[in-house]
Amino acid sequence: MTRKRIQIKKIDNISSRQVTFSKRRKGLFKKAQELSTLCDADIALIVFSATSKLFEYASSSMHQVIERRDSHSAMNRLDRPSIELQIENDSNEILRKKVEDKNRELRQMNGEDLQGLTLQELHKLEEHLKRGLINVSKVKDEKLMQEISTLKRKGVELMEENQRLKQVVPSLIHVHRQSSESILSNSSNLPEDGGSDTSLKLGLP
Amino acid sequence: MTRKRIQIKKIDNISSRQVTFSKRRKGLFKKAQELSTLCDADIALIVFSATSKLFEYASSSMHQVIERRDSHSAMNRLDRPSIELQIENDSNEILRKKVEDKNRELRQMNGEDLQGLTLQELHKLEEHLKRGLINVSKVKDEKLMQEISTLKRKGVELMEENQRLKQVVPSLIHVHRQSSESILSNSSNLPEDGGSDTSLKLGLP
DNA sequence: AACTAGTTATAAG
DNA sequence: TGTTATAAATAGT
Repeated sequence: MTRKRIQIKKIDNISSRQVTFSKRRKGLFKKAQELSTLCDADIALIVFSATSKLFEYASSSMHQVIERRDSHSAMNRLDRPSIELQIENDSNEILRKKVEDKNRELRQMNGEDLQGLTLQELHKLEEHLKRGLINVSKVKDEKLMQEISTLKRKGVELMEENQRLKQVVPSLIHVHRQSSESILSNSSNLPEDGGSDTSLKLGLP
Repeated sequence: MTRKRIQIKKIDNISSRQVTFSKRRKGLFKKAQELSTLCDADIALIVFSATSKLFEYASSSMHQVIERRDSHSAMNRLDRPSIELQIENDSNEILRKKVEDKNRELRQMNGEDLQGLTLQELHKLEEHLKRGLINVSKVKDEKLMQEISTLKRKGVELMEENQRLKQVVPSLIHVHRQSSESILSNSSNLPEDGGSDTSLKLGLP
């Protein structure tokens, strides 16, 4: 679109593809927001880069637009279901409502969609989240400690194996010295290690 | 953007708003598809006109992009509600499974049923709960403060009314003293109060 | 990241 | 809807 007209096909050069992605993405989001403002449109825009990074814009809320789209396309499907299917649909209806209820519950646990709740309900929700958080943290910490033990144990095992290998290798070097002197040089592969005090250091003490 | 620069604010004139909507929508969709092609991006664009007409574009499939976004947004591994998809998938079987999934998610947010999760998943869940808790606490506190203000205001109003009544009552007592002396005894219902310094005391200042 | 030449989008009619 | 003068986005540097 400048200096030269370009073909609309995948840009081969990776770095210029990234530059173009940045520039055009910015332009696209700007245009989306302008359209929304100028024409009172409700817009959602989701962009994943080739590297799977997510960028998104929604004039109201992403959730709302997607829901609205869902119900919109749901409308178009309401062409005369046969009576037999009606029954199945009804039960679908109930299930769908169930799913929707649970989604609402999940959103509320996420701190969204809280306007309708009373003070008491909010308090209960808060307590509920605290309990959940405590429980999850507990299990996570247990798992973390377990993981650390496992890693330490593996570390020890590896070190022991190292020791054994170090005892074996010198004789191999001796055997092969004439034919392949450089392959197993002590300085590159086997640092001098007294083997006494090395221990695996991990993130948590 | 031509003939004259325009302000980005809602266009008042309905018909020119419609014209602009058509043109810019077309432009927006073109840009979206170009970005997708040039940079190998995965894009979904949903537009509702002010008149609730739906326009949409997806480089792959709408379903796929939305799902991908859902799983991308931290921890919300399970679908944001998608009524349309539920209809697409249709069978009760799938809906039932969805309900079961969401139940599991709710249980996990409650700190139950965590054995199957990896350390990383536990960590994400923990962060998710923290965010939710913070959000909920914030909304609850706002509501709490609002409630307190309301109560304080009402308290003041009641006290003012009290003052007014106290001024009126003595004369009534005088009028009725002969017939019903005990009903309005000052000691039981109207403590001697200079009316100067009483104020409603509440938990928070 | 900033610039600029030349392209594209679009406001007004 | 189609046209056109101008604003805005952008490819290449």
